[in-house]
Amino acid sequence: MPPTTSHNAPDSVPTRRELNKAATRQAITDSALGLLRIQGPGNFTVEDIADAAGISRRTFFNYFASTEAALAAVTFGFLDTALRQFRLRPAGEPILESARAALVELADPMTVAPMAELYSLGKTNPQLSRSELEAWDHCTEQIIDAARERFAPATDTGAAAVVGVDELYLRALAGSIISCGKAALDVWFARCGGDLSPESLAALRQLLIDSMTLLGSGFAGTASPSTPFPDRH
Amino acid sequence: MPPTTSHNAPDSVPTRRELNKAATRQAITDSALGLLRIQGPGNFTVEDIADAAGISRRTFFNYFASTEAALAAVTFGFLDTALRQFRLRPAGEPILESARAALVELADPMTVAPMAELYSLGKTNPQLSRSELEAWDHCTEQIIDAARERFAPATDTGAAAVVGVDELYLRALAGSIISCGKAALDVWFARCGGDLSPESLAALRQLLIDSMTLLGSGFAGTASPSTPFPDRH
DNA sequence: GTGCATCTTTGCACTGTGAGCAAGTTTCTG
DNA sequence: CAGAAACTTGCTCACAGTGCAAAGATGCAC
Repeated sequence: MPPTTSHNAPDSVPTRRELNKAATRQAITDSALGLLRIQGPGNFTVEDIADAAGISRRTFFNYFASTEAALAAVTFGFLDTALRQFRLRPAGEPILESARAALVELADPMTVAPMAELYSLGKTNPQLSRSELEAWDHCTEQIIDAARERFAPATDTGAAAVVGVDELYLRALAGSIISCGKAALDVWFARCGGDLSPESLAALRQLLIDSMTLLGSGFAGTASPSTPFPDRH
Repeated sequence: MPPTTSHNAPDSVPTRRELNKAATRQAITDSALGLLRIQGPGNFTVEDIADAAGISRRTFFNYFASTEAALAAVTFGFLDTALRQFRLRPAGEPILESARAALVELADPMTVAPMAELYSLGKTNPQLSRSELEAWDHCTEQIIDAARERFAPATDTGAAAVVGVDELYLRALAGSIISCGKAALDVWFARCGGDLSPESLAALRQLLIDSMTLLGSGFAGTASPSTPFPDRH
């Protein structure tokens, strides 16, 4: 195998083909998002996207299986960023702490903006929501993998890794982390409606931290003991 | 409101029309599941289902929007059972305890069998998985509602209920509960492959309990401190 | 039971999706 | 430059999903 690549090589030799593909891919998602903005969800076809992106309908399907898949790529990007952050954390750190740190990193405008837009636009469209769910689920699986690697670091055989550490622990924890992250986003959207001002993002960050704290405390103390939610400003 | 009914009245006067509709609906899901068994996922069309159910293609779409939706009805039924159990729990009880109790109730053959079958058959098919995800998400929303009612019991205005108790707490908790339940199911399938024997179901019950315990403890103590998973002799 | 209102099924037509295939075009490699 | 490999595109086809209007079933009142 080529030395520098893990699964694709955008680093060392961004060959022409790869650049073209990346550009096309980008053009597609951009066009899709643009149409979503202008026409609203469900009011445009694959052909419209293809035209806007300057490619044929058939080529669109070489990249994505559906309009929703094209749009979900945005969410995937968002969650991949989160995962990258997570994997960067020191291995000794408690998982919840790593998750907290990774999530907080996300609350910056560049990362959150496309996600936020898609989220609010997709609120009304069931097709879109389904793709979003899929993206989150995919992310959960990857967190499970990442967490599993922490506990079974250098297992060459891989046999032990399959059910080595308590699989229930891994899956339950990873799922809960994602759920709490999603909960924080939901509440944020409900309160701030995708506003990207610094104060709003600070609120998001706080919500993410709070949700991880709740998880870490086992949801002790019933809801809203005294502070319904922290007063910001 | 009528005394015996919650949202539709199948109890008191099961009129002919309702019976017919219910029968048709059942025939559709049965046929769909049958075809899924025989032909495998993705290898049959809506027309096939309609033929098997003795109705027209058009009528199928009067009941379900897609093959997946018809199959997801099974999962919906499963999760509705869970929700019903949850709502039956005393209001004073801690939510996690209610969830644990409700989930354990599910681990009986009649309830779990169709779900288990669909789960294993759907493992390979992305379309199906998406519908399943949707069903779980729907269930999460309903748990949130149910939990919210507990904390804001007799609010006539309903205004406070919208963001009354800490919405983050509710959503994070409900999402985590569902995630943990799903994790338990995942592990169970991985270990027992949908086996419905009493021992297997006992294992499922234990996994559900364990996952709720993990959640309640805030996932304290890293994975598999000494007991990878409790030995059930 | 007759008649009427209402709900349900069905056939038909039409747009859009998604994939296979084979011929073109671009990029890579020696 | 020549051949291989990858990518694009147009064509075609089966199938999904929906609107519409006619036909059938059911419920209700008289």
